[in-house]
Amino acid sequence: GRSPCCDELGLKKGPWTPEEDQKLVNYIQKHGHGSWRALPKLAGLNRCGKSCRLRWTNYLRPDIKRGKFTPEEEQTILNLHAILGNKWSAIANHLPGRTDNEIKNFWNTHLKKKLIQMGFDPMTHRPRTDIFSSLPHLIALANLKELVENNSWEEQAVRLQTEVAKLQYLQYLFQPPTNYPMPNLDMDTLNLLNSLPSAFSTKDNNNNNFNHNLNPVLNTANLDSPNPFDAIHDHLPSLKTLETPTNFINKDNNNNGISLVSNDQDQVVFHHQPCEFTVLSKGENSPTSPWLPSSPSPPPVTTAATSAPLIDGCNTTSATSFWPDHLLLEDSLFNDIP
DNA sequence: AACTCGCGCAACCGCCCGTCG
DNA sequence: ACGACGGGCGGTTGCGCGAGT
Repeated sequence: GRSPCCDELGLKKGPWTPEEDQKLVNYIQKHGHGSWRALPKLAGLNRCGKSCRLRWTNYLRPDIKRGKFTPEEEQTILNLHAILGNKWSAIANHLPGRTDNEIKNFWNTHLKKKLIQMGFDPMTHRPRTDIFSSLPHLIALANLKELVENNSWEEQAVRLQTEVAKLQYLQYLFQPPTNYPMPNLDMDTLNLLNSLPSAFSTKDNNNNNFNHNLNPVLNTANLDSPNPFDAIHDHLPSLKTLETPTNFINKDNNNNGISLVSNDQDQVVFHHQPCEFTVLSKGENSPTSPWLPSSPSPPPVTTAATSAPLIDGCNTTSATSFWPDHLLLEDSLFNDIP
């Protein structure tokens, strides 16, 4: 490869002095940066062009926002990272005043650790399989004596459910997306969603409404397929690409429900209120453009409330395979979680 | 007060890609 | 078609600082 430009003889490296900063700012304000390679000589700087460019774009640019990341910015980064991965410049496009370098540093020093501590794989944003897959086994070991004495597999199942719920609760604590526009649906999509037979249902808190924080989200009890997204697939041709289902669960903006965010190459579906979806599509002009709702806002979609098992289909052997897509939760599960 | 250690962040490194002659 | 160049990007480094001992 080409040798770095800063290896050229006599060019300064390392931290910038206030005097150098001033020279660079003065020059760019007067003349613009033009050719970065030519700039250092013209500005009277003993630096390579690349160093000047980085200093300007990451630090001296007047529109740079300084200070701590707000919770909203943090959430935006998390959600965009779930979709875009380490595309820092693409993520920075959605955070005015923040540089890709700053976001990258924030991710590496804060957010990545946060995810790891919560048991998530920072790259996939999914629970780490190494821990999660061993959970039933660990619980079984811990309770072996008791289980042998009481022959209580039901008890073990309940304990497992609680552990799963705790993990889900951690995920729930993991703050919601705030910068996505939602919800908007076209009537065709609505009609198709309405035609789904019991694919999505909920217990309601006040008999009629679907606005309880931790309502059950997906009820797969009446589905042949264990995967609710398969049901969508069958009934909603436009969402065929969602065979790889949910990779994220969030509270929604108003703490009204849980969002299932499904990642796809050109579509993202938010399932926030039960049976209420936002289908977001990439703009046609730019692969890094914001995700936009595909249509005007519809009335909310509701289905009849159903009661469901605490964790539908959960047992000690299938627990690892259905996380998190089929998880059903009841508030009572969280009563003893501090 | 002196020292160690860990963290955060600015800066650098090197690869990649588009453009141009 | 090809190579040099300029700029962009993601990954990594290392310095400075503050907390802890």
